[in-house]
Amino acid sequence: MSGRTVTEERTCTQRILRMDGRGGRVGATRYREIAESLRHAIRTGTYPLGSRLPSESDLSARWEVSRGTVRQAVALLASEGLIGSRQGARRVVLRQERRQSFQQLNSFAQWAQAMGCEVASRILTRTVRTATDEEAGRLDAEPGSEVLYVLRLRWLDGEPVMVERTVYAGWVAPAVLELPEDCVSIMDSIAERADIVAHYGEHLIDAVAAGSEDARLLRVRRASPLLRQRHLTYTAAGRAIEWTDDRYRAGSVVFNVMNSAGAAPLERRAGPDVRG
Amino acid sequence: MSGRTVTEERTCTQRILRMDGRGGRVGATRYREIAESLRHAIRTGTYPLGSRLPSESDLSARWEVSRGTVRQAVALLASEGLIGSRQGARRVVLRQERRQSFQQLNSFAQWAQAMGCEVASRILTRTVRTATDEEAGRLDAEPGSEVLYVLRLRWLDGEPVMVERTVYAGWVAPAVLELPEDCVSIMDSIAERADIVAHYGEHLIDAVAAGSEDARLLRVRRASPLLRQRHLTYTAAGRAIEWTDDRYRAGSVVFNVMNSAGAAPLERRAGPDVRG
DNA sequence: GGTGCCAGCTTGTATGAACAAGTGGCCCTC
DNA sequence: GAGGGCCACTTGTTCATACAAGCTGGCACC
Repeated sequence: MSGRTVTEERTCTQRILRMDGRGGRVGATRYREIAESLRHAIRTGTYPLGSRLPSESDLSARWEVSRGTVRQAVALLASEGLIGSRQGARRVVLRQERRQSFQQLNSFAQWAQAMGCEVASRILTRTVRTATDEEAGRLDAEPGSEVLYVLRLRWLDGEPVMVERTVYAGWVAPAVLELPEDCVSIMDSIAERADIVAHYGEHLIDAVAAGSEDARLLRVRRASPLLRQRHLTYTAAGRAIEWTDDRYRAGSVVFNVMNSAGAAPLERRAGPDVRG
Repeated sequence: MSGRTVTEERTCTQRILRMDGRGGRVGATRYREIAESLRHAIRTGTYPLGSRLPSESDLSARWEVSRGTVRQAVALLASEGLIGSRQGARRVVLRQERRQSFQQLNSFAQWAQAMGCEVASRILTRTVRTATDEEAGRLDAEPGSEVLYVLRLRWLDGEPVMVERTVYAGWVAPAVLELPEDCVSIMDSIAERADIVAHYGEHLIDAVAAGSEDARLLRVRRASPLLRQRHLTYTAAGRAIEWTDDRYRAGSVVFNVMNSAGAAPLERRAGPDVRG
């Protein structure tokens, strides 16, 4: 709750955004209401897997909205991978479960809590240093500018499952430095305290062999397989917040992507071993 | 071919559509044209990274289309992760490169060729057998029905980089069985010959240790890390085509996903070691 | 000179209309 | 009975309009 009048509206929006991450509702518009209702109907089996949704005209009559609004609602569900559509044929139910929100994907803690797991975190190292060239490039910062490096270990139900090595941009560092060592969700905390909210993310996923530090922390053998997720997080204005290297113990986490001929969010890239 | 004067202009648009359809590209509609033009402008630096796109009214004036059509175009770019948007502020360029198409993601061969790599494939095993319970579940088939199991090895620039174990649904098997051992792209071939076209996909990505067969084929040590991509492919009608387990040698391939608070296509799931 | 506020710009939501194009089932024919 | 053609239904594309909501920069006031 900021005291400044200017940013009051903004603060309000951010509050709603944060609520969304927690599992609450975002601003209720007509098409979102319809989407939520359809989501519920799909999840509870009113429209079973593989069945066909009512036509757009049916839905627009039932909800007393225009066809355009119905189309926005179903487009939302399609983007979530719940339904598929092709011209001429009624829409088909492809999945029943709702996909995780952006916030849940960006926040390990939120994801774990939503699953009902007991989650713990500990910051092992926290140092301010000059950025390497790669880090500066990723964070879109001046070469040689200062960044905050954080090494963190994460547990699920008492088991160490993930090592996190994050480089925070200089302008974020003060907010992160004042957090306690066992802070469960850094992203949540800096959103609340400093109004630094993640809005976009880019993820690079591959497999690596555990280094000696990884092995010691995760209690696995050296060179055993780890799933690596490097990600870059941006604010709504497109400013880079952090560049992270997360390594999961094999078997603990699976990433899931759904795509279609219409929308292909996943991309395969050549690694260092293959020259493009 | 309508003779009505009223619809003349629109008919013209549609004619363009059909011509482009024959040309190999998917339907060129007005909003797709605009999107492609913007994509090009972004890629070539007319709108540099971080810069702001012209407003919707600018674009609609420039292209002589309604604002709704412009919105469809920019929505397409946003879904590709190229641009971000927030209410009240102009759209921002987030990336310059174009994302791979769905076809390229589903077809290893298409992807490799687009990268300019020399790609080779060899089918090592091809057997018809009854589906396991898991396979039947994934393919949405009767338990105990027949499926086609294919083991394939893939090379990039002469190096073995991927082992592929695919289970094709019974109705697809005949089309796959008649293909040669060194067929480069099975999906392309069955699309052409039997009109079996992939339209949706679901991907599960994690890391595993190389088994002895994996190790022998990929020429790596046993238990060395591999990036595993399991995916399920569907037709436009939602019928399952195949269920695949691809294992890439570490370092050869990286998966990339971009998401935002608006669209979160990527999802993290608990693996077998964590109970949800 | 700095802070606060507002006006104008820009994106988001919603309506209603029209035509194009693909799907699927019915019916008729051979 | 099999095949083809026709037609009603459904989704895709496009237009024009209106108002709501959020952002930005400049102006006025202190």
